[in-house]
Amino acid sequence: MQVTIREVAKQLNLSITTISRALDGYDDVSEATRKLVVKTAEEMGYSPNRAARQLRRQRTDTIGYILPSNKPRFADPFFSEFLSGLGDAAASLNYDLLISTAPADHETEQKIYQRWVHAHKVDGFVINRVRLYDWRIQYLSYQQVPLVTLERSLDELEHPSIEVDGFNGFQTLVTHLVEKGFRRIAYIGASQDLKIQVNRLNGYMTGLTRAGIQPDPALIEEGNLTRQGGYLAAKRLLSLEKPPVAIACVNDLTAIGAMEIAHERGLVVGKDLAVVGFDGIEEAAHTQSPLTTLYQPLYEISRELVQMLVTLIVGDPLPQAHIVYTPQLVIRASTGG
Amino acid sequence: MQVTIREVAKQLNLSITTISRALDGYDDVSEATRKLVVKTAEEMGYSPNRAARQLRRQRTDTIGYILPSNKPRFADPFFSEFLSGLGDAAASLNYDLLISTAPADHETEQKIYQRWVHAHKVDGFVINRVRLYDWRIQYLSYQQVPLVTLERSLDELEHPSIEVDGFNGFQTLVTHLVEKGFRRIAYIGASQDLKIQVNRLNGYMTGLTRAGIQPDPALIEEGNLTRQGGYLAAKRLLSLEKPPVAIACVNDLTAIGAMEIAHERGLVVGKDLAVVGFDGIEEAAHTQSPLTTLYQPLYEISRELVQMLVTLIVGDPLPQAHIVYTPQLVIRASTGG
DNA sequence: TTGTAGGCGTTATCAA
DNA sequence: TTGATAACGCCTACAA
Repeated sequence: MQVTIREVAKQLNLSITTISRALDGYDDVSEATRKLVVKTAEEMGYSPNRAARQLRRQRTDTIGYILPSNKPRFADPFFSEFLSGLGDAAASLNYDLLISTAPADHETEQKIYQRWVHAHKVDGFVINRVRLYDWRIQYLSYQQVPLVTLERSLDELEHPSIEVDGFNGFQTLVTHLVEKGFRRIAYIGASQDLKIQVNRLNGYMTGLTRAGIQPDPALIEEGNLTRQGGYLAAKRLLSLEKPPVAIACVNDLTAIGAMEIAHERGLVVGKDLAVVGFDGIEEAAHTQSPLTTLYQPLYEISRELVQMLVTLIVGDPLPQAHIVYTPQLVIRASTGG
Repeated sequence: MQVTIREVAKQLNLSITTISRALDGYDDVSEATRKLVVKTAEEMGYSPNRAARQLRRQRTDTIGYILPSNKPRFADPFFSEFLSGLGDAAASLNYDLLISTAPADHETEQKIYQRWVHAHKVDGFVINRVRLYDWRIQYLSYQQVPLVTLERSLDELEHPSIEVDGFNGFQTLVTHLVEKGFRRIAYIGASQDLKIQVNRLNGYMTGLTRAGIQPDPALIEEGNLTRQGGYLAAKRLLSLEKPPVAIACVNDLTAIGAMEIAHERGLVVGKDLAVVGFDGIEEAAHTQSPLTTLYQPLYEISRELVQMLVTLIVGDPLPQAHIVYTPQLVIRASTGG
């Protein structure tokens, strides 16, 4: 069994109160005893029992993240990297990271959030893939549970967040394509209720308009952020009477799927058809035609989200509650180099 | 604040004991009160406080998994899928999944295991990427902490496990390559202390021998299970005076890296150079030359590991403590179809 | 069949 | 500066 505070107290002939306060660095403990206590506790291998502490403090030192998993065989590098950042940051702040998976915007998802909130399983949540109007944000705000998000919903509820500027990003992408001589540019997006979709689509439209190109609704397709979705949407686009010469994709995975069908059709990506993505996942650098994309430092972003969340939880002031990143254009062969 | 057992008791004018026992389904509660209690508890939205329960029961209803993360930008589909299975299975058994990341076989990793064991943070561990002699297994066994593993170490310590037969798998791969007419077959493996490496290398050697081919030490390279590692190792192989005509890779990511350099060199994969992998990650079906590989149902495997672990934790008998899967050969263009 | 009461290991209040 | 002591919410001997 674990060493308890009582045993440390007995060892030193002090009260458990003193031990507790000494270890928590209160200033009403004499320096001498404090040092002694810290040393002895260390030697005895004492560390406070988590459950007891939680029960008493009504805090769990745990943050929660619920992974959207629409299909069993999901394997999205975006989430690997995101998770990795969450895990590392949490660990370094001595927090635990509690994970569950649930289909996005599904009853199951709701149940888990409610269960975790209700049972006080976590002190706060990290949320991404934000919807335009997002019940998770509404619910947690209403329940007064700390949360941070990647992207902001339109709910106008106050919470710390990080945004990656997809609107300007997509303008940049479109501008780049136009400069490379591609003008009939299609767009493959995601579900309409996703914040990133709206931002990026708007950026695409604005980019076109600013280049003097009339957006063509026939060139706007919906995918589902997966390779497969990109493949199918691109297939539809390429079967049009007047197919596009370039496709801007809401994320890299979609773009990779689009390039796949292009290759199948014998098109030379970067010449016959330009393709661009968004994310900057590692894989994008290694596709048959390396992918031009907008890079966002996801690992750093996810670490920063945790940092913000923990700051919020412990009640410290947040120097900057809203951070906006500008994604970086990485030009590769898929747009002709 | 959460509804407590006391409030439910007050509501019904019963003692908390009765509530507790009724909800836990003890048989010394009258059917009538039991039903009433269950109903009222439900209505009031009562669910037992986790910390209190843990403190009392000395259990956490949480299982732990520590993700090997050697580089910050790790994004390995193998782990996405593995994690996804762990998360789903844990959730469906009403367990939590606690995640941390640490570089494999590093001091940090040791610290986390020790901390979690010491502080009773989890009831048990899931371990994969097992080493030949694995201190994690030794340590947890010694500490009497429940664990399950994917692959078994040579430590001869008793614990439930699942194995995927890499030895026979690699024989199958080599046989397939030989049948396709490739005889000068190289191997790119992983760190020598990994169990999968030893199994798969042995399978490769045996496969060659059985085909009457003398293994050539010059054709055996070491990667690191990543695309990059595969790329570099394959580059060395292709620069040999007598380069191989086929490369068997310890996993798909390595194989994808190997194909990359092959393409760069202008080799037609499947004809000039055959490449095979192991894992069956989704990406492998979509590479420039789709990859022949050994498929293992990782999602199911990870779910099953959780199932076994929980059974072990609660002390129920395990019908089958050691399961061996045979990976399935999936033939694609990278070996000539 | 139901209720009383003690204790799991902490932290926090109050008194010494 | 230190120490007794009462919670935190739950489970479970034991008593009724």
